[in-house]
Amino acid sequence: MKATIKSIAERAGVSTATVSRALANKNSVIKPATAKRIRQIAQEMGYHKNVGASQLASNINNTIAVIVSYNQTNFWNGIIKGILQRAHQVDHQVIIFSAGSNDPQRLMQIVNEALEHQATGTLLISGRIDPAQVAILKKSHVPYRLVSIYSQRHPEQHFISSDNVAIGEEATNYLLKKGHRRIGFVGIDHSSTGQQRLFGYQKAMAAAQLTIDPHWVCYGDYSYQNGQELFAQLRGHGLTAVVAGSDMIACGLIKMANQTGIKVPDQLSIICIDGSPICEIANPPLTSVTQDFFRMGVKSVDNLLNNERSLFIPTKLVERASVKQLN
Amino acid sequence: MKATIKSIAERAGVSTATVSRALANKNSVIKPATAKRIRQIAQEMGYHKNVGASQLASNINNTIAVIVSYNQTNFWNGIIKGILQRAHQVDHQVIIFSAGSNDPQRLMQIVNEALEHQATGTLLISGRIDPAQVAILKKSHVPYRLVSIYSQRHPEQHFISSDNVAIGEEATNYLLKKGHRRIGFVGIDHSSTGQQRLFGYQKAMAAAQLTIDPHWVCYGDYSYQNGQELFAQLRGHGLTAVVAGSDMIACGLIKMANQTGIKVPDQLSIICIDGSPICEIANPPLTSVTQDFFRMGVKSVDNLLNNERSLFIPTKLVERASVKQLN
DNA sequence: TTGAAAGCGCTAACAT
DNA sequence: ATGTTAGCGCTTTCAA
Repeated sequence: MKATIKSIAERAGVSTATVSRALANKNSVIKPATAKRIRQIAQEMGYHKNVGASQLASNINNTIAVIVSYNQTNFWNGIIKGILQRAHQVDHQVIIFSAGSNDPQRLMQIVNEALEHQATGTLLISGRIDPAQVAILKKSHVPYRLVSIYSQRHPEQHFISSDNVAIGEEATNYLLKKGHRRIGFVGIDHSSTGQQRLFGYQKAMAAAQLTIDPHWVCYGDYSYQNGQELFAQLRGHGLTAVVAGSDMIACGLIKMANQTGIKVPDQLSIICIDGSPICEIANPPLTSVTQDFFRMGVKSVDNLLNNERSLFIPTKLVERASVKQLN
Repeated sequence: MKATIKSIAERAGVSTATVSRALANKNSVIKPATAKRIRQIAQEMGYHKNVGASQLASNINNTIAVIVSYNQTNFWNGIIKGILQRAHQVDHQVIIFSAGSNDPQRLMQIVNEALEHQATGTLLISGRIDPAQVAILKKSHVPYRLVSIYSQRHPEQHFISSDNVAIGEEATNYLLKKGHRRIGFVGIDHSSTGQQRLFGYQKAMAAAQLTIDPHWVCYGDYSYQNGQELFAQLRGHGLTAVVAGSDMIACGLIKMANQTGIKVPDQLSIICIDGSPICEIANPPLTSVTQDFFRMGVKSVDNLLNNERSLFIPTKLVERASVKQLN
């Protein structure tokens, strides 16, 4: 038999109410001696509160549900760390639900599961926005935030995201400042995130009065494998530099460049978006426009619990040896 | 007001029992028409079952609690994927609790939180074994398994792990077969995992009748940063090859080797343990003794739910360009 | 095929 | 300082 408040009460010769009070540390009310005795017994019996029952009775819930829909990159890793830290600070629990793939049906199911746990609020971390899932969250009457997702096509008030237009722009401008003119943009996908980054690139190029050859833009899926494949498509267009849609894409490009005898950064400069520790390991190390994922996690929690307004997390540029100064 | 079974019942003009049956898809009992109507209403009202209440009433729980205590490496990523897949197959939910650091106190708290959710069983994924946490799990009367942890010093019946002795042995033997004699062992820590790997190395060396110079073994913490630091300690001992305790350690070594003008694998061959996709990206790509983490995840679920006995997951060797054939 | 009612483990008035 | 009691949302007998 699993230990319950009732079994403890019997053993201790008190009422369940007293046990409840003792275990909730309501020290102002209860006699220290009994409280101690009861806690001792609970300990011995291997008791663990049934949160379900507890919530049911008190209508209080300090849990935040986090839903992760992950794909090739691990960007959410830093976000989770930020969430955990802040949640802990404000005395909330975190339950993570992981969808493990991009199957929309499965994700939908996970969203439902998360909602069933009656959390105070829900954070959805994903690469792409899915209106159907958002609709469910909206309907649930539970506060929620979309983390790392922002779309102009599906305007959504409740997001904490990086400004992907600014990211694309910043990366491109960095290369422009280094004197590059023929700049490619490689490996983004067709999601809102990808499109916004692309738009930033276009914006920066336009501002520099440069025309973009359609061949300079290659779509992909942010993965390492894909980076290798895309390398071939870049050749023969006279590019001196590229913005890689992710660190993994950049690693794929570097690998093929090494293999083909093309020197990075001398013959081809690379800057990447979403720089993780991998940028440091790459050879040469990758310059990147990085998002402060930890801060994004922290802010997500604040935002959710205090019902603050949506915001963009600023990005930061980390310079490493992968870009060459021209002229 | 959040939608409940009661509010739905009122709207539908039926009893709560009927609603419960309709939403539980007890189609054998209920009239299809009413069932459909009720589900429709629930949908409209944005209803989500309260799992807490549901479990309380039915005493049925299909949830597996997974506790992740992570540090430098991301080895648990593959494990989680395996767990998710299998759990889904056998119709169980997964809740992930993440401890985010190695703070034992915090981890203890997380273990308790997980237990409070009254899951069918608990999986603890960690790098090092902590007897206190295990004691809590033991006492909880809830089935549990230690994933990726096995210790001879703290013998524990309920584990699913790689055989770390075999891993160290296999890595070392590979280098021996390639003709190396002066082989280092770098970057493992003092946990049971590290010690077992070290023991495997010693075993293989002894079997080859080779004496190990104490300088050949360098302790560390599996991290990239640490790999860089340890490189200096390896120099001047005439090593032709090393076993790196993790992929991150190996990357750190390679980085410093590149920087120092030492050629890998010609002047120093490297094989690493725990090979992740990073091995592929490294330059040169890393040969590794890899654990099948996905399978470990799958097996953990089976093991837990069917109360099977503990087991070691076999390892596999992935050959890449980082080891040179000598003689 | 549906409803009435009891009860899961816990908390929070209210009473003592 | 402690006990009594009602009830949270749901499932499940038992009865109709």
